[in-house]
Amino acid sequence: MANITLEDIARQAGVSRSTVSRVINDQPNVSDAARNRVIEVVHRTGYLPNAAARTLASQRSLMIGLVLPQTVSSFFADPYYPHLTQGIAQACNQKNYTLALFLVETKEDEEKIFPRVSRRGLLDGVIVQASHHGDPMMTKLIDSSIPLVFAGRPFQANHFSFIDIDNVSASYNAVNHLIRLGRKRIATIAGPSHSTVGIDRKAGYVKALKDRGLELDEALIVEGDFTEAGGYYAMQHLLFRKPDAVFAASDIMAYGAMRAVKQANLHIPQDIALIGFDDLPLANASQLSLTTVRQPVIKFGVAAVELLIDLIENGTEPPRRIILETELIIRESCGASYRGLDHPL
Amino acid sequence: MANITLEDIARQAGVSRSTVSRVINDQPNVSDAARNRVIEVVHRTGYLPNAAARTLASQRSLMIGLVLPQTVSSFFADPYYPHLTQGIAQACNQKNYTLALFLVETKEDEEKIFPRVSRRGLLDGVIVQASHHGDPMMTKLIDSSIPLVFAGRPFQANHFSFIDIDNVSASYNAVNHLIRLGRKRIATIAGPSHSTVGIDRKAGYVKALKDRGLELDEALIVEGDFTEAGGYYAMQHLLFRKPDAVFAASDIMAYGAMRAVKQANLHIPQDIALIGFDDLPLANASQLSLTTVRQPVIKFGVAAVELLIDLIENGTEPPRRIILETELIIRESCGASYRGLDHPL
DNA sequence: GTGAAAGCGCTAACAG
DNA sequence: CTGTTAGCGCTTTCAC
Repeated sequence: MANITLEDIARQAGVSRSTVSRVINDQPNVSDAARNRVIEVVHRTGYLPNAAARTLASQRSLMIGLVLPQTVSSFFADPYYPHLTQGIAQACNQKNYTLALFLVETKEDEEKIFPRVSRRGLLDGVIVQASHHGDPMMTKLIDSSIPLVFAGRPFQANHFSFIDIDNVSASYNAVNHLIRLGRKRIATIAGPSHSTVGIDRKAGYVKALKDRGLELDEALIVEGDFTEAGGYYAMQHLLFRKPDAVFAASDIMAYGAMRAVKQANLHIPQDIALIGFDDLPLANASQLSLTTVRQPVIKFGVAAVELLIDLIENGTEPPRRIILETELIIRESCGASYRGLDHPL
Repeated sequence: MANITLEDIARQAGVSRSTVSRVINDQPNVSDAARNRVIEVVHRTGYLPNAAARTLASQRSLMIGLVLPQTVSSFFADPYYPHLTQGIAQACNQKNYTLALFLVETKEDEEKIFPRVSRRGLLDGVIVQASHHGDPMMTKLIDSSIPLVFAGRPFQANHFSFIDIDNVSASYNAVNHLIRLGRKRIATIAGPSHSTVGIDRKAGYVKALKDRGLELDEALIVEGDFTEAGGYYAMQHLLFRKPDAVFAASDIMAYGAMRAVKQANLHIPQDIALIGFDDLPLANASQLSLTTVRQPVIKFGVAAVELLIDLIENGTEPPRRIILETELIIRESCGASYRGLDHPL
């Protein structure tokens, strides 16, 4: 069972290699008789084509890579990346692609990984998590001219294909919701300013305040790092500024903020309304249900794969982009009381 | 830069293909002069060997698969699998292997994945998360005779190589700790009884009670499913039995239990001592620090890869197994007061 | 509708 | 130390 080849199948079925090849690749121009004989032998022998030989001959590996750069690999505590990975893995299955996973944690990793992340490295294309500006991994990948899709808007987005959610308007809606609920001193725990997510979510916050005529107080903006602890410390700082609402750029940071608020003996949503971002199932369920922006992570992963396959099959020019919709999920932490299915406002 | 071949390098360096091959594979029997000339050309051209051709010629892909079967893919809410994956990815990098990730969620996935998870599928070996008895994916993999390492003891462990932690003695120690603290009615929220983890952790619990002469009350054993909600409901049931301590087979379930205890207006550890299992960083930090069994997940992943590579290089017979040590991490939830570095008992 | 033949780009004897 | 020679197992023209 180990080393049956096309040749063997051909001989047993009394046809040529070419015919067998046509059959296993579902190509036309094979008589039903021949096709059936081949299929029979294939089933009987349990024949599986050798992937390496196929790749070499066809110049297609049906394999794509997912690269999670340095800055994010530690984020495995955040449920975002596992979910993204799951969506991508799902889509790969469906499309009959194999997924190669690359977690870049150190510079040495980067060097070791790069040779394998290029067309010569057996991949037809790569999905890269957008990371900070000037990430050398990115630069190399871009230079390698392998079909590339960024997960999240990269810097210099013009030149590249990417998929993203509309972070600005998502944040805008969240903050706007707080404003409509009558909150006046709305703070934000932003994401890192070296990431486009951080920048965009903050931009939505700023825009909402401006549009609604609220003063923008820089002291109400604190940068977090997408960790629980980051959210906690950010909130501790914010407490001095007496905000009556907080928009956190991730649920994890929102939970950190919640902890700080409780510790200060204040109440959510009475004293401080809170909205997060992500709406991913957390392992550790919370006491208080969090109003948050739901982003479609799984769909995101699926779309990334589909976009990449499009680039692989139809060329990478012009760059394409896909923006997915988000949804504000209203629960308890924002203080919008609602009953049943009624929308609160 | 796209399609340089060995041939091109050879020509430019004025040597034969074989010599270039020797150089890029770090083999001996090349004069320094020739070697340097080749290296120079390789660098100048940015040449990278074609992986498919290499695989085909050498019958080694330097690629391994990680298969997470049906039963676990939904567990992505539990930090265990992401961490395991991270450990495995890390080790792959270090060993210059590429990691292919297969998440099996449906039966269709299974069928689509299998052809790619076999030697013919481009993999040198596979790490499979041990799942329930009779999982068809397992059976197929075993039959395919590809080098295989189980992550976690599989059923019928005799025939296979696997890596595991000593779940029985880990649980034994945890429960024993509760006994030494004077607890009398010690309950357990066990893992699923169709998994070896579930079975082993329960066995350790039972053994500790027996060894210490405590009565085994079946009513104090409730089966959970490794989710927070599962732990919560299990604890709700247990509360009727008035336990004074609970050993949960995972931290997530312990947190669920904690929620149920709080809701019943009881206190941890005063009314009920609690010990969990895993000690993985949770995204959502808890209020109360949890005494738990620390398992070395990253090391586990690394060891799995090393074991697999051993099987690939040296044959799979006889089956090998590696058992990793765990450590009881004493914090607040078990009620063992301790100061500084002193061990509480 | 089918087969022969020429690669895909590399490794690995083997001979020198 | 080096080059020549066969493949690895498949895809893909190109004739027939």
